Amino acid sequence: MPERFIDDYLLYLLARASAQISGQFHARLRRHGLQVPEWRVLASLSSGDGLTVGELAAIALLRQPTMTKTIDRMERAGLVVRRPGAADRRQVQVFATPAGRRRVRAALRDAKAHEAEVLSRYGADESARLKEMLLSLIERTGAAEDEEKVKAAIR
Amino acid sequence: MPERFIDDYLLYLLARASAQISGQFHARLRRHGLQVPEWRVLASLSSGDGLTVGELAAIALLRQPTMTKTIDRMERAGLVVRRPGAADRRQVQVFATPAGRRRVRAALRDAKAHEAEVLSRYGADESARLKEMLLSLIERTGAAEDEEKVKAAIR
DNA sequence: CGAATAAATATGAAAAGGAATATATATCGG
DNA sequence: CCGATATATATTCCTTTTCATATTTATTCG
Repeated sequence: MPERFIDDYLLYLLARASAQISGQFHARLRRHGLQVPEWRVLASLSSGDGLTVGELAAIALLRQPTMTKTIDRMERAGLVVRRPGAADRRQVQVFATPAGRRRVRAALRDAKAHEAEVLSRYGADESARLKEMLLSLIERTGAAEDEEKVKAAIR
Repeated sequence: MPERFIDDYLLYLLARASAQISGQFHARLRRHGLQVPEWRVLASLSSGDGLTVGELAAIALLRQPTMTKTIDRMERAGLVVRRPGAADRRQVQVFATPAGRRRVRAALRDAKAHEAEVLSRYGADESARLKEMLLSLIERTGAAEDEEKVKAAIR
């Protein structure tokens, strides 16, 4: 077969790398009894408790209504609690419960081990450069996204 | 805030870069009246008609049953047709209709333009290195995935 | 201050996705 | 060649996600 368009298409390479590597880890997550959005919420809260629903949605790459429902499930499961926003009462802050922190601890270790496995095939500086390029992509295209919003708003 | 775990976590950087950049393009796709899986199917078929349902699922990073439903929708919309597999009659081959090819043509141009935009901030060799690293990630971790399957099979 | 506008979260209906399994066809070992 | 096993796709049922919008609280401007 001649080279397919998608095989040299940046967006596809990104999607494929992400889907493939994340897929491996997600299999491990299930052993910890966590869904992907739940894992992202707890991992985020482990570096800073009391994030709002909106912030969590942005971090976990989900829409806000989806995050609301994820929090619903997690609250029912006793992994997090909601509290009205301290400064702004429209906001809802989310806190991990002791059970939630316990649940995520092993998953965090597993995540680090898995990442180390993936990166073991690369040198330290090569690994660092890979991450730098990804960060740079995120930052530079994030700005472009705002420009799009501005353009859209002008219309 | 201290550095969050996820901000230096390879899987998250990949997921975020992919979600963010793809999100931009997906907004454009909607103007072409295409959903993401539909776009992937038509883009794949544009480089090689007659792929099977299973092949399309693997390429589009979807499960097979999801692809079956995607093809259902696309067939109803007149974008593709199914034909029984030539060699193996269990298979179903998918072909783009003239309408499907017409629909994807502009999207392909758009995809290339968007990719050029994203990569315009990088030099040619830097762009090439980014793609190489992603490809290498895909290839090396693909092998690991098979190992997992083998391990799982042994149990 | 108060009405208008904006922002954060929640809700409801509809669409999409996934796991498990059914069905049809191929392949393999005897 | 035949039965057992494997593979490709479809189907069913259930969960998750999304879109549009409602609700509540903030902010802005007269």
